[in-house]
Amino acid sequence: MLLNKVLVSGQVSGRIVEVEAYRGLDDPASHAFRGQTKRNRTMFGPAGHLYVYFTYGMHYCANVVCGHEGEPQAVLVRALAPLGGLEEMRVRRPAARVESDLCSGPARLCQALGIGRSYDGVDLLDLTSPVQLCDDGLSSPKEILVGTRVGLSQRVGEASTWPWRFAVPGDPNLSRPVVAVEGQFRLMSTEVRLMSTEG
DNA sequence: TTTCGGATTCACT
DNA sequence: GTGAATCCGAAAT
Repeated sequence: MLLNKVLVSGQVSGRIVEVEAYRGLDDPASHAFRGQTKRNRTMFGPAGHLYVYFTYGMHYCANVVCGHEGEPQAVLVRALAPLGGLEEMRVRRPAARVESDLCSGPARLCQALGIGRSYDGVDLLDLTSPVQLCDDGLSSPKEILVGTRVGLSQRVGEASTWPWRFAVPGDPNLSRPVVAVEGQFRLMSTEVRLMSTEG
């Protein structure tokens, strides 16, 4: 469970409030779907490392590798709640007008944290790494929002309806509203897996 | 070697 | 709500 964990880069830090899962070889929306390439090789490595990729000719996005070696599973970090180093974030993201603009998007949070291509493959659990994943004691949310993943092209077919987007309910830093899956549930209790269709 | 399209953001209407 | 910016990786030629 990555929600409520803290991502730290130098003096800058933020709490993870929104993620998406990408499963790998059997997930057509995953970069790893067509096998290992030079670009996605980090996903095939050990868990706990950072997979950074470049997209749309101008943006970086950061994933946490989750599967064992050879199993290309990763979780895209889509939004953070800014915790520390707010000033540095604003310097890096002059377009941000309010605090919730700083990290509310996969490419935005990379900007705010200064994450670029050179960060691809770093060990998030190594205290000497430029980016680290920390647990500050706050437990995982009791309930989480569940919805479909964002920005997938039509070509991935059914995978665009898989409810693999997870977020902290009500957090002001979410990158966009969570869209419920037709016939499925939007709010899920992490305790009993009881669900609600509210909202 | 060329072509295609993207796990997006921002400025503008 | 709409469209532009912008360039790299992968597949096709």
